[in-house]
Amino acid sequence: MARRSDHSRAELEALILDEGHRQMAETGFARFSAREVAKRIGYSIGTLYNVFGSYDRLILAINTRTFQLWAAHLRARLAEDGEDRIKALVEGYFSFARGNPNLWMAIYDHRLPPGTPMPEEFAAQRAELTDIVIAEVAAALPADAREKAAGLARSLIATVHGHCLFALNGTFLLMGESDPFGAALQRVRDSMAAA
Amino acid sequence: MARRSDHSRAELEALILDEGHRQMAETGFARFSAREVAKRIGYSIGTLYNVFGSYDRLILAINTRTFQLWAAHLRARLAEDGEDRIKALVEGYFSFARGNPNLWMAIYDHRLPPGTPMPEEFAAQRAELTDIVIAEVAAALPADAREKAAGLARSLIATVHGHCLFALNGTFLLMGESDPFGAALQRVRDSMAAA
DNA sequence: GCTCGCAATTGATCACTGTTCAATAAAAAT
DNA sequence: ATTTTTATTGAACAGTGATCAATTGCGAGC
Repeated sequence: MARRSDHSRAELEALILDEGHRQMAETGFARFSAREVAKRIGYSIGTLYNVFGSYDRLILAINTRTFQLWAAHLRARLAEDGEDRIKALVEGYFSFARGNPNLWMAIYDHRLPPGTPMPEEFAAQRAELTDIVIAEVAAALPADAREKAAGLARSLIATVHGHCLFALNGTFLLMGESDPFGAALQRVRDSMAAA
Repeated sequence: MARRSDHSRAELEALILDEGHRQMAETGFARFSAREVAKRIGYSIGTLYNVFGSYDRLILAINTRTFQLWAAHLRARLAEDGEDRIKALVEGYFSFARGNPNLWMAIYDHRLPPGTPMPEEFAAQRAELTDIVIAEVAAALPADAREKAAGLARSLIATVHGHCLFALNGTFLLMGESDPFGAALQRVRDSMAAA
């Protein structure tokens, strides 16, 4: 199929990641197939396993890429709208998930085998996104409440996440909720005001 | 394997559901196997498909049972503690999920094929749980804010859900959050006070 | 009591999945 | 030109959900 010198190791890894990410975006986690990825880039399954070691590591790599795109999306939203930065964050959370539902859900659909710790690379990626929010929450809080920022930010992420998830998975539709974003933003405002 | 008269149709359905529910609790959605359920109750896969029609319908039936147990759990919590009913609700949400992580996550791990509407039976079950919360939120709100109860309740469910999910899937651990329940309850208090 | 028809039950079969690893092909080193 | 090292392969394995012709067993009618 593929010549040995067609791609270096790094190029091959990028090739698989590109196609895997594309396929995750198209089909979603439940229908994702490592075999199909291999087929589409013209390599065998064996090569894919040589490069990534296991299915879990491939998914982890794909989700890490999604996290990077998500963080960039949030930063772009923050940069383009200097006015209400908290609103920009909530809006960025929603718009990325809505624009990339399969990729976004794959982050939470995939779970490592029990006992397996999250590799450092991925953990760092998550921390980065959390830190963006912590910094903004701290800046928006009155000076005497700054020490609460980290804990509050984590809690607000969970709050927005719950709304975003219900918006994408159909729960809010079933409940008759028509403005998930508005509701999430209002909850965030409630708690920022209380702090 | 199994004699025809061993079980009536209704008994057989209950038998499959019992074993399926048990297995979902033990192994979780990702490792759940319809074949294994059939094997354990001494029937063939074919029979299981004759009774439930498809994998999706079996999972739906299992998840519906989980929803019933969950609603009962919430009602029990409300009944045993008359003091702070909102806290009892949040506590009931968390303790059911923590006590039955695989069953609880299966509700959200399973997604119907795109375009397939949720069968009425399951939709009604969800609505029941939502209605419990709406009633309690309405009762805890000042009389002049009652009309906001339904929308606020939906939003608070999403809020608590986000915290509960992050507690179970390890996100909060990664973030360094040690008291997800306390954080969820605080967010609910913030928004109840603001309403 | 026997037979026959109908409905419940079966499990081989299909097309797929992730995973492994001896065999092979190709490049590098000698 | 030959050997060594390395990348690549794909058949094989154990599993999955799904299907459906063939079988089995029950009960009604004779």
